[in-house]
Formats: sequence, C-alpha cells, structure tokens
Amino acid sequence: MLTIKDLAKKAGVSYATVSRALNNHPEVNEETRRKIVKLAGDCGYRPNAIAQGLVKKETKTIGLLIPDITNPFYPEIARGVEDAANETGYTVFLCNTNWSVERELNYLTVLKQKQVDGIIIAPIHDFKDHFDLWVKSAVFISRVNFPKYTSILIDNIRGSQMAVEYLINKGHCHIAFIGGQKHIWDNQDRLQGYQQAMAMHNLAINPVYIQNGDFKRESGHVMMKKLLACEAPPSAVFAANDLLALGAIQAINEQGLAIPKDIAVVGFDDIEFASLPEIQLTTVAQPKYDMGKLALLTLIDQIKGGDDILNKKILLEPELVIRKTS
Amino acid sequence: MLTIKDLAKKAGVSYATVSRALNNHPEVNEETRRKIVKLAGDCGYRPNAIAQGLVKKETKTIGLLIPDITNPFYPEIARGVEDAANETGYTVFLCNTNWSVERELNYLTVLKQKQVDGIIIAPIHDFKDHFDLWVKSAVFISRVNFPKYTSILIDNIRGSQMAVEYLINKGHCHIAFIGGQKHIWDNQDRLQGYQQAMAMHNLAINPVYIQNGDFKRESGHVMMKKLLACEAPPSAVFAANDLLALGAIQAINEQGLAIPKDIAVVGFDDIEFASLPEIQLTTVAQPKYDMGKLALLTLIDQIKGGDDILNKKILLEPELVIRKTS
DNA sequence: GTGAAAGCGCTAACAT
DNA sequence: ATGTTAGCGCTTTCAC
Repeated sequence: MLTIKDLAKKAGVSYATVSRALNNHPEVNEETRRKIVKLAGDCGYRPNAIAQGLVKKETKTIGLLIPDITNPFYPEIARGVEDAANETGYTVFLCNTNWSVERELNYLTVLKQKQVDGIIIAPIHDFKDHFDLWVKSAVFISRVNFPKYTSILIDNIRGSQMAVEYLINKGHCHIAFIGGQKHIWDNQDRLQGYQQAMAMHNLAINPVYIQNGDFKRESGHVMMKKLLACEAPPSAVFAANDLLALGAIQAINEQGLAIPKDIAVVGFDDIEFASLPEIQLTTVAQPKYDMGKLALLTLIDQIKGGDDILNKKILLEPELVIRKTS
Repeated sequence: MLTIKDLAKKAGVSYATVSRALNNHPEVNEETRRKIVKLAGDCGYRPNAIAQGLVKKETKTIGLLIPDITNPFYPEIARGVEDAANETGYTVFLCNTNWSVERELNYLTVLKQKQVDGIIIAPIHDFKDHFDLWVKSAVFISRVNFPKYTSILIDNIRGSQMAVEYLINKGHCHIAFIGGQKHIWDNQDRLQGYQQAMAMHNLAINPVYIQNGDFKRESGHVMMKKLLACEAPPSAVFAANDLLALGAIQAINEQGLAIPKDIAVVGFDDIEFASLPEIQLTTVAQPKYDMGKLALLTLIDQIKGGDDILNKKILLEPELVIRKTS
C-alpha cells in the first residue's frame, strides 16, 4: 500500500507538504501542488481514511439502523439516505436490527467503536436516557420521547385519521385495527389516530377489533383470520402498514370474501407493491425516499453545526392514496 | 472519550497491560485481568476501532455493492450478508450503485480508502483487470470473467432452461424473452438459457421476441407493450427477473388479455411478492438469503485464509416454482 | 512556502 | 507478569 511518505519521497518533498497539497491548503506553492496532485493521480494514491479518521476525529461514516430491510418501506428510506450520503461524501453502515432490541443495542456500541459521525435510526425500543452515552449526533425516523434529538417522521395520527375517516364516510362503522408491536411508536400513534377518528364520529370500538402482532405480512394474515372468526367480523380494516394489509387481504380472500365489497382494507406506507394493478391497495403514503434524504442532510447539519439544530421535530404530511381495496 | 490510557491510570497499570487484558492475552495475571475487565465494564470503555484498525491493518468491515436495494431480491441478499456479518463480528457498508458504473467505480475507491477487509459485489460492469488494484478480497454474486476471485451464484442458464422448457411442454412455441441491461452477466446467461431451450426443441425465435431494457418494473411494462403491438404477439413470456414479469403482467392486463389463458408469464428470482395470492407468479427461485450468508462466510474465509480458497466458483441450483401465471 | 516533530488511540515487540 | 517504546498513516502545530 502506497503511503503518503512513499509519495513524498517520489516527489522529493516532505510528507507534510504532500498532505497540504492534497488537502488544498492555501499556503502551498501552486507549482508543487500541481506536481504532487499529478503524481498522486498517476500512482493511484488514496489517503488512508482510517489514519485520517484517527487524527481528525471524524470518519465521514454514519450508521443507519432499521428494523427490517425486507420491508420495502426501508429500502426506499435507505436509498434516500444513501443518495444524499454519496453526494456529501459519507458512507453508511447498514444495520438491520431485525426487530431485536439486543441487536439494536449491540449495533449502537459497535457504531460507537467504529467512530461513526452520527446515526439515523428507526428505533424499536425506548432508549430512556442511556442513549446519549453512545452517540453524539443522531436523527430519529420516528417519534421520540427525549427532546435532545432531532426526529423526522410523518404525522402518523393525522394519517390514520384520514384513513379511518375515509372508511367512515364510505359508510363503515365496524372498523378494525390491525397493528404491529404494541410498544413501537408508529404503532401507538396509528392506533391513536384510529381511535380518535372513531371517537369523533361517535363510533364505539369493539375491543376485539384492536389486534396487535408484528409488522410482517404473516402477522396480518393471522390477525385477520382472528377477526374473521369472531362473532361480528368488521366491514373494514385499517392496517398499520402495507405488509399487514397484504396479509389481511390474503385472509379475506381465503375466506371467499370480496374486497372491498365484503370487507374494505386500508394500509399504511404506500410501498411500491401497493400500487400493482393486482393489488391496488388504498393506503396512507409516506415520502419515503425524501425522508431518507432529509434525514441524512439533517444529520450532517447536526454533525457540522452544533447544538442549535438539535431538537428539531420535522413533521411531514401523509397523503391518502385511494385505490381499489376500499 | 475515554481512552486506554485513562483506563490504565484508573487501574494503576500501564496501558499495555490494559490492552493485553482486554485482548485476552495469556501472559496477563488472572487477577489484574479481572480487575481491568471489571473497570472497563463499569466505565463503559470501548476500544477505538479506528485506532485498532490502523495498527492491526484490519477493520472488521466489509462493503456490499449492489445495483438496486429497491428490488426485493437484494434486501434478501443483504439480510443474509448482514446476519452472517453480525455473527462473525463484521460491519457492512451498504453501497447501492444505482446501476451507475461511475458510482460503482467510485465506491470501490472509497471502500479502499476506508480500508475494508473485503467486498461482496453484484457488479454492473466488467472490471477487466483494474479490479485487483482496488481490493484484496472479494466475492462476486454473479458470474465473473477473471479467474482470481470467488463467485457464488445460481445456475442462470439451467434456471432459464427449466422455465422455458416448462412453457414449451405446456404447448407454447411463441415464447418471448424480456430482459434487463444487455451487458449484465445474469441477463446474458438467462437469455442464453432461453435460446438453448428453444433450440433444443427446434423452435425458431422471432428476433423481435428478444427485448432488453433494464431490470425495473416499468421496463417490463414497456417491453411487453412492444411485444403486444407486434404482428404476432407471443403466447408466453419469460422475464429475466420478477420485477420485469410484474411489469409485463401489467401490460397484458391493460390490453384486456388474460393470464395465463392468453399469455403465460414466468419470472426469475422469486421475490416475496411473487407469492402473493393476487400475483402467484411462476418463477425461478434463488436461495437469496442463503446466498448472502454464504457470500459473507466465503469472504471471511478468503480474508483469513489466503490464496488457496480463491477462485472458488459456487454454483447453486435454481428451482422452478410453478404458480398461476403459466 | 516548506520541513521537523508531536500526537491521534491503539497493538506488539522488546525489555525487565 | 508488567512496563517502555516504536510505530500504524495521517494532520497540524511550530519553526525556519
């Protein structure tokens, strides 16, 4: 591996000069700079980012913690993060927590060791106060209970209200909610939006109409089967994400029931596959790619800037996309 | 940030001893080790991995280069890579090349600078010989033309043959191929498998039946529309991946034609959404998750081992999953 | 404008 | 068994 010293030897200057030339320090002679830059190009010299990181205490690296890369919602986010990272010179560690708290925690310590400049996280548990021990800069893709950090997310409550009100306006009054893990913020807020919409229209909620599982398709399938098996099955279901909605649709079809005639279904996220002609899922859309991009840019601001940009809460507007399942 | 020297001071030993204790060197006194380990735990001390990387010339970090994280095929791979990386103590850089050669090349230099121990790559272009300038260890998720590196992939030709032969046995003789970028290995091999199967059954291929675009859904839509518009539309289509198949299905439906009655469709990959009840796409399955895991483990072997494991070619068996679109 | 030298946090060879 | 020291590749004072 070619080092800065090797290059300095070839150029006949001290390696400090090479460093200055390559880092565009103004004090270096224009001619020597050109010579050095040319030489570096010819030799294919690349500064060792690890060594740079050690002295500069900045690694130009961030961590992206998400629960499930397999849910098409997250790849969109990741793509946004990654595109923006690329443009700003950062590289991103992919940390798929797999809905495991242990793994989330473990990743945090690993990322700290690897000296990332910051993290973007869609958390799966409540960090309490331990969090700031681990990272200096972070942006959350979720509501977050401690004020110190920036978060960017869509208005989950509003989105859910829109979805449920739409169903109510369509004449439904037996509307069920199928959700993911109870403790996940997104789930709580979407449940709350559902409850508020029902309350605003003086609609009672049958307790069995509120189901919680996890955010995967199979879980939607299971919960919907339960709903279908109860004495008074709902005439509509609001699912806390599209994967759950897809699972619910499957259960409904297996029962021989028609969508939306017998049961209407509305999802959340608007993953790409929701728009397939065969699916045509009505759902609450999130600007996933833009959220990813924004998260990264906000994080960079925070890394660069200092305290004044902390504690920003960026709330984006959801959009109800009406298709054929409702 | 707490450093090893701070810790040494607190423990009342030299920092070399701390290093030895924490790295389980045998020569250190069992009692001092326990004391140090305890202290480190209490203080929440984590060794700086950047500093470790600099001296050990090993970063416990790898790069994963894929063309499109948005295609559900790749998240499955990524999850496999990531799970295995986690178990073996590695962290992975997500490098989404976005089908851009420039970005792929750029990532290679960035990863080199960041001193990754190796890379796993689903390449989008032919590196010629420049490649070994950049990385020491690599495994390809694709066929690869230069022998020095390990590659792991399924038998694309065989898989395509299986798919096309299945269509032929179903009585089809006007079978079209819609593919991705012409120069991508996967595409070439799948095209070849298609051609071989046709030839083996003495079936002529109408040149317009071979369409190439990119590997995205919209491209499948466009290509299928073209096929539908030609004088003698095919009675079956073999798509080089599931996204293309999904796009083709959309075009067929828009024409008011029935699947599989009027036109049969077969895809490749078996992404999760191919199995949705509403889709039920017949497709050639790849063991995506296992491929990812295997790729990572093979890479580690290579990093650790040396030359003897280079140039392994691991060819996995595809499986034809017959569903409702054929 | 350039060189010499210190030091980032750690490991490992060399002493003791 | 433990301490001392060199050095990984780089940036950044501090001299000149």
